[in-house]
Amino acid sequence: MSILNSPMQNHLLAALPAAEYERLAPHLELVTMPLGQVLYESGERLQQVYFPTSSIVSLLYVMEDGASAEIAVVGNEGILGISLFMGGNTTPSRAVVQSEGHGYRLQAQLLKHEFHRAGPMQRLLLRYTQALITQMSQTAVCNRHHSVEQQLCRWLLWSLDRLSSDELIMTQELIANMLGVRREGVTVAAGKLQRAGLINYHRGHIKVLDRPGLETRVCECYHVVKTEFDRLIPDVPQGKPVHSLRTHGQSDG
Amino acid sequence: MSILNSPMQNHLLAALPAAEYERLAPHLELVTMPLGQVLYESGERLQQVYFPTSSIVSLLYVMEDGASAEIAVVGNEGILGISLFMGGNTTPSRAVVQSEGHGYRLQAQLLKHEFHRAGPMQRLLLRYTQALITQMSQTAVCNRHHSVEQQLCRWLLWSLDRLSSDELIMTQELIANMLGVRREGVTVAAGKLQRAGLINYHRGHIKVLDRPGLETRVCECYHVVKTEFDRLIPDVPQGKPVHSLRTHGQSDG
DNA sequence: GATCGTCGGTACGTTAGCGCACCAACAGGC
DNA sequence: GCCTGTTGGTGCGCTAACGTACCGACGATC
Repeated sequence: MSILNSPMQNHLLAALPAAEYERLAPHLELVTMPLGQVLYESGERLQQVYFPTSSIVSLLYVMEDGASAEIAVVGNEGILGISLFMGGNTTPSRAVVQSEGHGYRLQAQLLKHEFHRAGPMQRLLLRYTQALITQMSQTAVCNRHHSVEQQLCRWLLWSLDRLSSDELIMTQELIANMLGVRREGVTVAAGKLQRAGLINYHRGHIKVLDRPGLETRVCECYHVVKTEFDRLIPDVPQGKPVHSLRTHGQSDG
Repeated sequence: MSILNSPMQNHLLAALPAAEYERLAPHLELVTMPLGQVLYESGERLQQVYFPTSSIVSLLYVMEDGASAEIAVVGNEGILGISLFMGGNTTPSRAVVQSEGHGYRLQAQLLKHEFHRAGPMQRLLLRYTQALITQMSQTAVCNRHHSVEQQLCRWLLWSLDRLSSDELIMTQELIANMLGVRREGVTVAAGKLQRAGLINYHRGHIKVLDRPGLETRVCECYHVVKTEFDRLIPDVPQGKPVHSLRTHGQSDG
């Protein structure tokens, strides 16, 4: 499934019109992103941006006492390094590879330049950023009001949506770090889901057996964010010489 | 204190170069914003944007069961309606006036047009949006890890930073809605602060007696966000011919 | 096969916050 | 004055999640 790598596996890149895509393509560098890799550290000035294809990256805030909390998740639907074009150049959060895979790297200056052409790429990046904002907001809401079990469901579904497989490679310890809860809390919640036949957990391998079942247990936060991503990010190329996909169209103002 | 109203009391407008400011000024409409007013509803397409001057507005998410949680706060440092230039036109959150006062309203089309000139206004709005993102992220972190008392301190300080007074008009019930906790929880936390001599609470009037004291009790979340706002948003006009308002400061921070 | 480190499961006391109920203090209107 | 609605203070039982501790199961390695 990842034998054939292409920048088009990233939805943002895939959504670019041909002219923009051709301009960037020569500069996109395929990189492998191993589990745990820190793409950038809190406060660090960005040199590159990343377009994940088969990997998933978490944005984490790490507190003074070492505790952490996930702020957002970025996979093949998005880009890492929005502070570059937003103008701040750094953020107080850390980006860590949560599910290993591949992605494409682009030099910061090139992205900035493309952004300032104020064309389709700018429009796309801003819409993506708005979707990301919704994800962050909803994370705040979920952290306030929902149980660990519901949050685990949400987290599993968000991850699943960004993978082509139904299996996650992820220890409970790591999930606990992402959610900002105890490892034991994850064990208990995952145990419930397992006994309910929704997932199968075994030493760092989670296999999702019943996705609809997860969706009935998850809180509204998952759906709110998913709906907003679907609304804001086109999942069909915007008129590029279509490879094999369906119709195109799908633009909006 | 609000006898003399001027768009310059809003930091974003104040930071605009003269040319941009002059272009917008004729279209800025002074409005009073009473407590509880809903500037826009979840999913509603925006017709105007607002630049608060003496008012404070909360972005809230309201859940299906009616419970709510504050996502971010916007005062004289910012603007309401970022989804307009981000491209989504709507958001899943609601904007409610949390502290009554004034602000300036601008027709959506005019802001959009100014944004697409890709000049100083665009740069300013994007930087502000990044600051807002930090606020949302940190809200998520705070909701996860910190006690009601710490969150109350953060909330008081965030509000205080956006007012020129040391007194807030705000019932415990409303604060509870913002923080997404029980009213009694706020009562207990506020009671502690009051017994410690930091604030004085009386039927919807909170007077802050010892701001430094609050700052020692607040969690790091407050400081992270404040630092990021200070970094990203200029609080000094960028070389505009200063009008006539007293000193051109008045804006305070 | 024995060893060791990683990963996950379980138990137990503690605590923060919830839901509920109730009441006191106060403000405003009559 | 009196009544009524609003606001804030308190108590109590309950639950979710925490911190801590411990242990078993598995995988890799020697």
